[in-house]
Amino acid sequence: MTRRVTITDVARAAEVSVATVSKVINGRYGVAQATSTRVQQVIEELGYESSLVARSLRSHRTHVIGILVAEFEPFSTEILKGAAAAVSDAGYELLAYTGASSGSGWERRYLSRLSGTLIDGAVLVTPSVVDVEAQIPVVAVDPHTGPTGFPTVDSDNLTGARSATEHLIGLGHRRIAFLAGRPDLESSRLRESGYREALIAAGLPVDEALIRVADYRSEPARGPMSELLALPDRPTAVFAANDISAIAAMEVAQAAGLQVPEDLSVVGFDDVPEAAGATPPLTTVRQPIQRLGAEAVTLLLALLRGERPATTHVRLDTTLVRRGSTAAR
Amino acid sequence: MTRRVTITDVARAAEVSVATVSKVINGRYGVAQATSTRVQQVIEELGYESSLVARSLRSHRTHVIGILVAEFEPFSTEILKGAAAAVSDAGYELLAYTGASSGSGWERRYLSRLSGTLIDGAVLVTPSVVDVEAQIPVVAVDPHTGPTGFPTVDSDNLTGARSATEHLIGLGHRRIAFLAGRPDLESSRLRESGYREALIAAGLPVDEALIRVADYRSEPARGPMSELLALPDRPTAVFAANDISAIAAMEVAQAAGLQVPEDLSVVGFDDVPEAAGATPPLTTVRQPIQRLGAEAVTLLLALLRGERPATTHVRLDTTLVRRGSTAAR
DNA sequence: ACCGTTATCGATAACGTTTTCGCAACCCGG
DNA sequence: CCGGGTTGCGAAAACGTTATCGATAACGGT
Repeated sequence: MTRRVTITDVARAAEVSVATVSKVINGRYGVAQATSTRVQQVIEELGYESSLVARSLRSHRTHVIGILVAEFEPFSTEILKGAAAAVSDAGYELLAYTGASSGSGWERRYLSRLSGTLIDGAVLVTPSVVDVEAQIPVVAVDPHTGPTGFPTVDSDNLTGARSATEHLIGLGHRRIAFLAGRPDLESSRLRESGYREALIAAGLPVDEALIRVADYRSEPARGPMSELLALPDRPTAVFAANDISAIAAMEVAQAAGLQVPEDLSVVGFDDVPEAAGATPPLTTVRQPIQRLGAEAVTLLLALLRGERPATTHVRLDTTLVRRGSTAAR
Repeated sequence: MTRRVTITDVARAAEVSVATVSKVINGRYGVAQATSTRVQQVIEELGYESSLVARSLRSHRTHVIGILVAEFEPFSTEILKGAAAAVSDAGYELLAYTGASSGSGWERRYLSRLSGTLIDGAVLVTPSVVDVEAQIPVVAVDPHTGPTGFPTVDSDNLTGARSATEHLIGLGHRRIAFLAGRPDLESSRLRESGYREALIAAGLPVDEALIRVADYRSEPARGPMSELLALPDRPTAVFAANDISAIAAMEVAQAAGLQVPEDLSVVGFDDVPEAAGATPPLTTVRQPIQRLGAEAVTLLLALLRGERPATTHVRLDTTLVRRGSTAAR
């Protein structure tokens, strides 16, 4: 645990000023060839690496882009993979950040904490309405954009949800429950709309008792799911607003002695890697999550280059992938 | 894109000095109740959030722990999930960092870049030999620790690999290929040893022609796999040193018109979420990756609290999970 | 009325960088 | 030799915080 070696140490050892060392590091004009190589050598010897923190405090450019997430779960980590792939050859580095206790409004908090700077631009992955003003370019993935509006990347939640519901209807199901995300999340609302639209289009009644909030998370989904199963006229199928709650739903059903899909069909949304591995493998609406992340950084990089990108809103298509968790009634 | 609001703005607006504002923010002793609430209020109004960068430059404590990875791929993102879970109620935030072009030696580079500070401690996820000295507490997951030695967390690669190979042998396979990781990675070496040991224990010859380097990655695995299939006496089973190359191996085999597992059995290592979703679902050695991440931060948190933890090396057990990619000869 | 505490606050020096700008020293043509 | 343009370098001011420490005010006891 020796002291960190700073630019001052290098300067001293090379018998030049810190200013000169800085110039060498950043390849600036105005330092003699000889001096430069000498400094380089000292840097090498001392194993010096400039402090990201100090550097960014001063210069406000870091060549790091930040991905701000509420939480590391399957969805956001998929985004990360996509983002990483897209950023790889652009000369930027990637920093993913999440706070411990991320109550609402974390978007603004994180952005202000990091954009002082530390990051030159940010990808905000949030399913909620975001209306914050930032000092750096920001691209949001998934959100409903508020009035101020960043560029956004999302997928077609409405049609995706419709197709999931139609799939269930096509299988002969009539009582189809919906496990919603939180009502303040735009994606959740859209998925619910898709669900309702499909029901109505098929001339089926929408029974409000079959619609429950599951919050997109595993634990909070269990209660509502149990209630659904306890209903006198219980549903024969459930469409969950995301894979995590769909998987939880299957677990609850199985724990209650039901067979999936024989006694109950389940379909999810997202197609996270976990979905295919669930038992039974989950039928779900695939959104190309990694591409979501990739498109977001592509957009962001364009912004960082100072371009005004042609399109400020990328929407990706979803596809239904049929696996083992759904069956005809 | 308005200017960032700094502590000075708050001070001005509240008609106090920046010092006082700082004290209020950090809840330090020595500021009157009245002043404190007034400052709080201004902070609220202005939407001020202190800059992580400036704060850490000065105070050298940030309550952020960093996870440094070479790349965001399925394995490291699983670690992330586990780490996130473990850190959640400790009052720390999490920052995952990866550089773009991470040649060898990235461990030292990243550590010095970030530990200036920005992070109070780091989890290094690297499968390679690491021998760097750090200014902050560091826990390594997976590595072979060099002489200086941090605390480490890993899983029992040797026995895991043995059991995978024994599984194949038990199925009647005799010509079993091994798709290795890079030879400089300790985990890869251990897995290879396990493979050899199992073969020898069963009285089977080890044919060096059946051992190829696949580098733990998808693309680099394809070539060696093709070569294996082109062998005059081609193997009837392959044990890949990780899931990613195992999945790539299945794809190559299928593209070559082979059926898995009928014509070729494949077993992987890791059990990333993608493994269960592959076609066919991959038989693999599960290491509890999320727990690896969780144990690492637990250890790190203890270190940060100044404790000398009892055990400096945590080793987790692996288990073979049988799925569809292996069958009797 | 005086002194010693205690409470409250603010100037100011760091932290490790980058950047601006001025100052030398040098070069070259006249 | 002399003036004007380069070139190479360093001093010093930022960046937004926190920590130290001294100053001031208020107060209680005698």
